Amino acid sequence: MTVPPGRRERKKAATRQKIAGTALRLFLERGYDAVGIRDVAAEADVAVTTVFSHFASKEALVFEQDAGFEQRLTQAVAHRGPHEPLLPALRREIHALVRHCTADSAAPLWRMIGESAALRQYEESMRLRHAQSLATAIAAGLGLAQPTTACRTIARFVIDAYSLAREAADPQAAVDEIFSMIEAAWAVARPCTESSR
Amino acid sequence: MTVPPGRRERKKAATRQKIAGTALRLFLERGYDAVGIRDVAAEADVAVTTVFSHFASKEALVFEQDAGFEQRLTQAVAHRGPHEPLLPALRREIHALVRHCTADSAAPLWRMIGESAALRQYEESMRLRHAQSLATAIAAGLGLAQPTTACRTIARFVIDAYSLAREAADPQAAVDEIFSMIEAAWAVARPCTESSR
DNA sequence: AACGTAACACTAACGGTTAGTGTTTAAGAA
DNA sequence: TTCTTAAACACTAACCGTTAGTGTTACGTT
Repeated sequence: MTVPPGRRERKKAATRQKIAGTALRLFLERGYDAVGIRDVAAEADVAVTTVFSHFASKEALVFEQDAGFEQRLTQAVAHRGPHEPLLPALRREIHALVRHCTADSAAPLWRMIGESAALRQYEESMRLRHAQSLATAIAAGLGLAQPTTACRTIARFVIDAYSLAREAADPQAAVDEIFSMIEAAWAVARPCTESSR
Repeated sequence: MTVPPGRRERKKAATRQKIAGTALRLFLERGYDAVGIRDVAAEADVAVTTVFSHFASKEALVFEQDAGFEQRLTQAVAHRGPHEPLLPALRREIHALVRHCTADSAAPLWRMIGESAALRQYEESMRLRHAQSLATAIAAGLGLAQPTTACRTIARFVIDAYSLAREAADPQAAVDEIFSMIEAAWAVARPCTESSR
């Protein structure tokens, strides 16, 4: 990522990029369901098996960059200021993520995702994985080895905020509204004392 | 459902029941992924296309009876006492549902579901649909034609409670813990006045 | 220069799902 | 009763995502 380490890895990254780019272009041109894996492979001039050696599934071609989503959330928890409370940090991050995917430039992509049942379902289970990672990160921030039910619950609620805000009329306002609810829930849940430990 | 209306519909229901029963038995015997639709069809002595005319997908064979889940939740909201508050009614229903599916007799089924990625993913998106129905029911109970963001949020949280409690060490206690968090969130969300309108 | 390995290609298949095309059977009209 | 119609069911054949098996190149390393 920082320095090109070798021709081999550069070629691999180039192939991956070519496949993802071709796929996204075809999907947006003709519709996700109307484009087959064999079409993508032919257009990118690779074999079908090569597509699946770079991407675990057809849906993964669309959510290629969303590996960063999980990282941004867990790092928002782990790398926050030493005395900054948990939820404002998460609220800021969710705000940014919602703004990012409700931007005009992202509109065609998200319209396509909303129109395909397979893509919606894939995104949902992606979010669940994110919620689990976030729960672990929250627990770690509280000095816990295993996430408690309260940690898991708050993590789910935060991920819900992202999903719900995106489909609201005013996404930014919705983030604030939902987070005020999460704040109240969190205040009830935690014992309020052992936040350092 | 109340009275058998005709031979034709009885036969149809019998075929459906035979397919679902056969499928569930084979799945539990040999494992979900090890049993193909063609196996189910052969064992139930019907054609493959007949299976798909009764069930939308292979996964739907497993969640056959969970059409009642959605109904139980929305009716818990709609048919509650005239002055009974919303969340205690939902809490009671979630308690019952969690108890139902953590019973010993249901253990093999839910172990199978947990072991198959396809089934877990299917259940997740089923729950999302339930959350949408619940949001509509909650809004209707408040005299709203369209669910607000707060309604949708509470509905999601309630569904989350069901999912999270099931995987907790003490499911019944987890329901209570999560619902105390939801109560706090709901208290913040609603304007507190126009509950009749 | 030779070797080991990772990326890639090709074929063939598997399993879920659907389209197309009948065939039976029961419900309701004549 | 008989006729009509529509629904349930069967069968074939295919489509599509995905994977296993088996090479073949081309890079990094020694």
